[in-house]
Amino acid sequence: MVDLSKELSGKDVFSRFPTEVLAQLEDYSLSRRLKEGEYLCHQGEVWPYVVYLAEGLLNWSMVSSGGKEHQLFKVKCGDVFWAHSIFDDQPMPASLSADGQVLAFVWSRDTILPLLLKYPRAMWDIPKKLTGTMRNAREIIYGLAFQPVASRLAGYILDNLESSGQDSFSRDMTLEEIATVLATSAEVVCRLLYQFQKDGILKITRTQISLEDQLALEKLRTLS
Amino acid sequence: MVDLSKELSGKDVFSRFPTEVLAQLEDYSLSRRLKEGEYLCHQGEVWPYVVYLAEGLLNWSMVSSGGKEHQLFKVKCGDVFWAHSIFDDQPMPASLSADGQVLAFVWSRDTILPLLLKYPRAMWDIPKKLTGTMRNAREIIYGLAFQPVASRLAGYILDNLESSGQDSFSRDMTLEEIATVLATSAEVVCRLLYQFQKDGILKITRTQISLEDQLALEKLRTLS
DNA sequence: TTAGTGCCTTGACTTTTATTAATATCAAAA
DNA sequence: TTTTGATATTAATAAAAGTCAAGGCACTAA
Repeated sequence: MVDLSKELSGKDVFSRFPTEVLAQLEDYSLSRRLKEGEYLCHQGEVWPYVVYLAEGLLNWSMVSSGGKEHQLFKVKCGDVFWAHSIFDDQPMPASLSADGQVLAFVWSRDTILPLLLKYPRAMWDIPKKLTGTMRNAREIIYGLAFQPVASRLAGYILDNLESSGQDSFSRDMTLEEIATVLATSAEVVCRLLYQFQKDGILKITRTQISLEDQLALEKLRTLS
Repeated sequence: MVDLSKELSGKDVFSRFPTEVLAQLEDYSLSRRLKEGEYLCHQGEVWPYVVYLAEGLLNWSMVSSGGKEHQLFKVKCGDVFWAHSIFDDQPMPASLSADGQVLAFVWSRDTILPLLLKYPRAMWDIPKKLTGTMRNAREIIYGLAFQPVASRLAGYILDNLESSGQDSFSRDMTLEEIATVLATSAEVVCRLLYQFQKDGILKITRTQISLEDQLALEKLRTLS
């Protein structure tokens, strides 16, 4: 079982609450289990909750006006997510859906707001967290706007290699999914991967990617 | 002279402070006068302040890694701006510079934080405001990433016509500046303007733009 | 008036990316 | 083993936008 109050005690905002409040929050939490592809909240819905993700991953993805889906980032295991609606009662700009098996704990605004008002030091952590989110989002979306696809792909590969800790990793996403993250098409991703191979940067098979020339890849990420 | 505390009493966050606190804030404010092009803060600098803009406009613009400048939005007269650094002590992601004559009042975190801790209801407005900013920024940057230049230009023209309240407006920005906002080049802006004229959507001269077919322009803004 | 200086305009060309379509490969189910 | 469905690969083509370069226009200052 998850020791919720202990895990929360290490997170922004929650770490400012005294132990008894954390215990109380544990009692008031709603737990949600989701299967692959199920939604925690939908774009367009007013959804005033905070989430603590205890197991699995959540995809934060939006459907653009043109009807294409784009995944902006993933909420990782152990992350706290403050849904936009909790602050301004407006519709969510994107959806949260399960990537694999998910266990999430959520609290409504009615539960958390009185506590925040009582412990302003905790509340002060929220803008800090939001600012961090803004910085990340800006970085990501600016990348989409101003970096060529090749650079974005380079960044994506480097991030994956880093988190796998190895020189190679086996793709767990389809080209289509990668294309969704990079905001391009599967064909383009495919072409670029083989281009990278031709340039001696990577070795690829249908499902594996292994690094040959990290420096070149890092240059690609930033350059232009 | 500006009646600062009265103006503040109508703004998010500040409206939650009692009158005597607003008076106190007026006393503690630092006023800055800027001339065209002068900077209030620079990208990369840690700048933990809140700004109230009493006169003029501020450009929020950033220099990308490729060295190009891009203006994301303008802080308008009467707006309150919470600089990122005030929350997380990290460097500012963009610069604020004066567009025309500017009078701004600023408060440091040391001044404002104790008051926010004392009045948590005021503090609770901050995430709300930040969320609004995130929503706007997302909208703008997503536009850059996913809408063709023609759509962005259509939106830009419509916004300008709206705020001028007329069917035509005289450009006060050079093509180069418009290009900076739309993240493209002056040549492309020029070509598109004449394209719009050819399609019967606008009539243009060297410095004037007047609307001929609003519906078509609005269709262009959203379509694709 | 004349030269000078910023814009603005236009054409030619290149690069990047999207799109379409056809084919190949793999893995699981029958 | 064969079939089937999903995914990957490749090529050809088209569209969008960027870049470069040359010249034009309007205003200012001598």
